[in-house]
Amino acid sequence: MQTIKQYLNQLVSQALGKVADISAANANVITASRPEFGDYQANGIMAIAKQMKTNPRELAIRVVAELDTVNEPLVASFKIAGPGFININLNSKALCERANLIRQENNPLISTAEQPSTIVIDFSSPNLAKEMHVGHLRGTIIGDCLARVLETKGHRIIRQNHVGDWGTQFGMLIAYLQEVSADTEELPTRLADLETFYRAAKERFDSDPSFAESARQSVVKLQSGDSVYLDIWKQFIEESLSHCEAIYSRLNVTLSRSDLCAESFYNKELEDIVNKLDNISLITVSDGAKCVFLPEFSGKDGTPLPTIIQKSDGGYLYATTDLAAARYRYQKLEADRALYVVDARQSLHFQQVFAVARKAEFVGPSLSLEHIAYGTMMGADGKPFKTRSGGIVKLKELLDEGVKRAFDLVTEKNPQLDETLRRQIAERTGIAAIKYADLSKNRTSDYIFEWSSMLSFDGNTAPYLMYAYARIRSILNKHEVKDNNYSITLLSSNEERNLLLKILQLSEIVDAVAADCYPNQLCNYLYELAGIFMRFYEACPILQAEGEVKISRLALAAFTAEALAQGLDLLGIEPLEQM
RNA sequence: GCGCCCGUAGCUCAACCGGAUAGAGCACCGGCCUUCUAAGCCGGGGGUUGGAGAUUCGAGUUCUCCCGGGCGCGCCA
Repeated sequence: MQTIKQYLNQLVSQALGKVADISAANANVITASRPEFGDYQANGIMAIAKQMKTNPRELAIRVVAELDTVNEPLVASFKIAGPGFININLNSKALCERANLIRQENNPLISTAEQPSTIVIDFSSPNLAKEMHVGHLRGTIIGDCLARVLETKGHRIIRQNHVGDWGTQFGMLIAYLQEVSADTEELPTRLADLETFYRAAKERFDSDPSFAESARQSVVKLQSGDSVYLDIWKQFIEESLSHCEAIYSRLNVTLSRSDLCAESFYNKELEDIVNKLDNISLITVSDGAKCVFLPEFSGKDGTPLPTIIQKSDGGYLYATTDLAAARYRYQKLEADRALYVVDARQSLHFQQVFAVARKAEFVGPSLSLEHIAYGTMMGADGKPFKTRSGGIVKLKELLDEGVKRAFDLVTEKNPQLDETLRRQIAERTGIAAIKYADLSKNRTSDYIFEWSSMLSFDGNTAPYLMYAYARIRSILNKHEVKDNNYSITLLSSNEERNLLLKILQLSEIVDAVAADCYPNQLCNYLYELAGIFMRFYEACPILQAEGEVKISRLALAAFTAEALAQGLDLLGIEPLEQM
């Protein structure tokens, strides 16, 4: 089923195209910017009038005249306003019919794409040498949200967790592991606090030249495939992965073992990547390193910017790996889109990798390569984030703190609930609040890490949305009737009508997120939806109402719960029946 | 030096891709629980969208310059 916006845009665009005799006329229909303008508005008339060098109001009059020749049941009126806007009011009865069609005929609230495609999403991708910290939160949950959204749209989603499991630091860690304990049985204990382990190893590396030397030798042995070293490495990776999985599970993130595609997966491809680039004369050796110089990456003074593909000592770099990964997405995974949910600081790197990949035809034009960049985490002082001691905050610590605060709150609000239930509620709401605090911000801007805003439960937060859901469930549970038997038939108040229209717009927002990959749009929508529900809840008694009004309101409440649950699910947040 | 991103209310952020009177939350002030969960609802104050130009019916959004902040840029990932 088309969304209302799609439908109206098509309708008005066709009329506009007919009247203006322009084939690609876009009426640019959006939801009305103010309630007094109606439900939707067409903004495109003025742009076309300018193109035609004609009066926009006159053009609008002709478009509306054209629209009025069609008896369109969904639309109550088209009205011209201002310099040439067309304000659109919808027919309330038609809205009810549309809603009941979705509820009772098992049509999805979120429409699926006409053309399913294969989309690879690279996200989370922690470095397995260290423990996950708060900086990993964004990429992990934004990627997860996008995967859920695109999957719901009916696309084939291939999640790729491109974890860092290779390189010099693993030599250091293995050397340190051997030094402190020859017995690998102790590994889990040793690595219980991965971060501390890493720091200790780093300290040894920096302060003791002989240790640094043995670390370097470990790398060589590891890379040459020495079975003893490889074995330790594997155990190390395994242990570190189980740390990550514990976090994913708590965060309700849809990443599993089968989504793993570590850096080392591409090791055997790297030599070939360099050879292919060499064969087409893209490689220039500069100071002993193999580089690709592309004209689009030269500075204004003409000095070209290299993409280093192979170090002078023969080692490969992450550009090499990313080229192999891009080729894999195109050739093996046959993707139409490849999304890389990665920190914005790597945007130059991705521009270069994408350009080289295209130049070398590692990927064809059918694959869209997209860096889904997100902002850097800052401290409260606006400078790059560090704790007072100069360290980092572990992701686990943040989650624990969120759950603890949620437990205190639920205990204060609902002391009569038994403790097990309060613990469950706290786990859900605490973690949801943290995720939502991050997802609800525009991903491209840098963001401030603050305990207080991260762990807030008031206002525009996940608990607010979950609370709206719990209120509805509470009503529906009291009534004990199968929801879908009821129809939405009366929109006797503005609150009811606003709520219904908003629910029907979920699909429009999901389309926007699927196209542009901004989860905060979905958060904004859900916050507005919950807010409109709260107003409905205050203004319109449900269980106390009678007859058809009661039935219709119950159905509307059930429909709201459905929209909220689906929206929250796309954010990776599970609502509660009670809180 | 070159390049990318950002600057919106005291604080944290929106603003559907150039649209109509720039909106929320937090904080602050005032009202609403014998009626479906007060993690809520209603009301109030608070803005030269960093500054100056330009483009046009119309600019927070596009362009130029300036100021301020962040981040990248040859052998880490």
